[in-house]
Amino acid sequence: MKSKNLPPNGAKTAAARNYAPVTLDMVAAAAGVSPSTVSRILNGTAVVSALKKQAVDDAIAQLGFVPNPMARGLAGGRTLSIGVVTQAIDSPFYGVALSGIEDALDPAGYSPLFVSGHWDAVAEARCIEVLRSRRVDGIIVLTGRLSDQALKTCARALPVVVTGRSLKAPGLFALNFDNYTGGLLATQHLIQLGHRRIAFITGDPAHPDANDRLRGYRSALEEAGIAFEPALVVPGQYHEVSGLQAVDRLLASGQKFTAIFAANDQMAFGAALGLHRHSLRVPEDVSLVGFDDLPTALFAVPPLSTIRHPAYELGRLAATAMLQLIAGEKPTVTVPLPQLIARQSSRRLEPTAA
Amino acid sequence: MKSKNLPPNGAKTAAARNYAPVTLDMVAAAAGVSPSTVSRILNGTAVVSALKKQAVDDAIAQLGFVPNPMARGLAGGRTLSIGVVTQAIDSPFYGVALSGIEDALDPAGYSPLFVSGHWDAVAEARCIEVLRSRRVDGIIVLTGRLSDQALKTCARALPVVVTGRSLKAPGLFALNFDNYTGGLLATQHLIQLGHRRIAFITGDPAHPDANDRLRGYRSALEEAGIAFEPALVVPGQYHEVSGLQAVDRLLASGQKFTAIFAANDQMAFGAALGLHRHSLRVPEDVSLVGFDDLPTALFAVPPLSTIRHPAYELGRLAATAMLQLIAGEKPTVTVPLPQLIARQSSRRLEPTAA
DNA sequence: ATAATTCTTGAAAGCGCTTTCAAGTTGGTC
DNA sequence: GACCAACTTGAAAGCGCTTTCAAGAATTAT
Repeated sequence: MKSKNLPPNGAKTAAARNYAPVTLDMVAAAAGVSPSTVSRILNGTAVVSALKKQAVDDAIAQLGFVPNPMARGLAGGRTLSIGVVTQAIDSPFYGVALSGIEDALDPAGYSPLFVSGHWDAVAEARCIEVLRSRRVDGIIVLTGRLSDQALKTCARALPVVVTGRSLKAPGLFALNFDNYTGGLLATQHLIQLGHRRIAFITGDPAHPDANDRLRGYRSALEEAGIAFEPALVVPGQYHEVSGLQAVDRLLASGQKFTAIFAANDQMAFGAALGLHRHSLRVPEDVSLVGFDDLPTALFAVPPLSTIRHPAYELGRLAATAMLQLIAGEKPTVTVPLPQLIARQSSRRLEPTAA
Repeated sequence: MKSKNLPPNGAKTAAARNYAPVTLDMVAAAAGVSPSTVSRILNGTAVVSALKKQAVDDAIAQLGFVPNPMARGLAGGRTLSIGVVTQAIDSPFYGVALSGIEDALDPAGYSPLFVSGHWDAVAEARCIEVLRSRRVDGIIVLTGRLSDQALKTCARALPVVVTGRSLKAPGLFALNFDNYTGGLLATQHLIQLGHRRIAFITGDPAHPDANDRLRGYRSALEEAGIAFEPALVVPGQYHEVSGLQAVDRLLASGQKFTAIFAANDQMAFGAALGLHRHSLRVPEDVSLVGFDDLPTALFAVPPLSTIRHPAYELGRLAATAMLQLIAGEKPTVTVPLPQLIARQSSRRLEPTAA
């Protein structure tokens, strides 16, 4: 697949549009040139005299011609659509990423085709099959449960961009966020505020990022000379209910803690509710830190301290990398670093409250 | 467009798949029949002897043949894809609806093509143009700002399903939720709890549903013999910040109120934060009711009382209606009724607190 | 048994575009 | 002024599938 100029799809006139019948051949006839010439102008695949180009452009504008992507796909092998495997299109985190993908793809004339894998490797494989059967020009996989091997195999057939992993393979570009540092920052933040007994609600252990965040948590403790206490680590699955349950479990265990770090915001919200139910106030009784900085974190009561995980930006970058891959270039994008966003859900530990 | 059996896309074997080269012609050759026959079996467009059908099915399974949708679209005019105009793919409300659409379309072999209009009529028109240029078989418009006229015009060319409006036109099906009753229920709920001074944060007045909710609010007041107080109605735009600002404005105005009804959950969340900032507790000082029942309403602190607006279901229904429209049938779906979900953000007014 | 119907099936013509191939131009060079 | 290189352009062959058309096979009627 070689790099080509994209068709000048951006230029749209307000001319009365009548999609049904106007074809490239009609444009050719109207402009007094051959269909080949029109195609060449459309795709920029060859030099055409300025005179004819003008005539064709005029004809296109006048007839309101819009190339048929089907025919294009059939003939040229390109579909100008990119498959995006997400886990749940309605996920607060991934939804934002999809938005970034859409925005980055649009100006290039590409359209995303979203499919949901529902956190299921089998479903994901099926998604990829669907996308390939639709002949997408490339596939972006947002995290997901698919094996690295499956992705590499897929990448042999068409460009693949994957987030949330670090792997290298031909035709494959991985975009990994530094979850370890994120976990580290969140925990350091709490430690700096004087907390020593910091509970951690893990993410779904099936996700590598969940484990990285846990590692960050442990490193921060170690760094500060605080002994790691396994009883303060409770399992979660990245959704609200599990955060709620984690708090119940934590409280039931009788372990003392003055702060909770949840491996994502959704669980932090659940945890906040759990604490509320037990009449524990955030941050007066317990400080709470999440991870992701969902749009809603800002409007939680109280606003949630969290680690900024720029989903929108990640989506944009993934799409940009895909475009570069398709163009035959080596992706040059770099992932933004995690960043602590301190809001009101965390605060300095009162000496008395210990 | 006549009704046809859909191809048996659901049946997928685990045979090693190699998309690139296997075509219908190869299947025909392998089965010892003509391409026409294979096509007929694929589409169920004609009776074929059981013997040949068997041979073809076997060949398909063995070769792992997947029809090329491009070629299909080109030749047959159908693309098996449905355009969906949403406002923001990352919206907490519409995201869920998209999920419903996806789930309803999938078993029928159709794929959704999502585009975001960003609450802008011009952008929406552009979206529709993009979708039509991609030759989708139908368009689902989730609310949106497009004029009814534009939709009707569009419906002349291909099936259209639109939510959040009531209009009738050939090839057009509208799916409207009863926002009026929703507003009524929410307000009645607060009145039943003893509240008399109930503030209302409106939605974006550009949306008909926002006005319907307001009408419901007014009706409930009237019904209860409570005078409508314009000063208690503050404008919002359906997003969190506007809810927050509305509370600020309300408080600044010096108006007394014991409850707030926000025209959607997102503004209710913003309002909750606003109240919190002013050290007003929900529900002890102010009762709060939202609208939509977003997934996160359940995990707000405190969990938000709201009106259930079944977005997922609406998405499913819209997609189902579209499928029926495409099949040439008259859509039979009916929209679920609004329902009050009382949680902890609203409570009986203490006589003393008045 | 033959004629009249009804079915099943294959050949072939596209759907609208891209792309190779070769012909026709233009310009430059010796 | 003849010859070759470099360009521009058009004709034509698909891409993989659907669908009409008509021929051949099977069935029924006479």
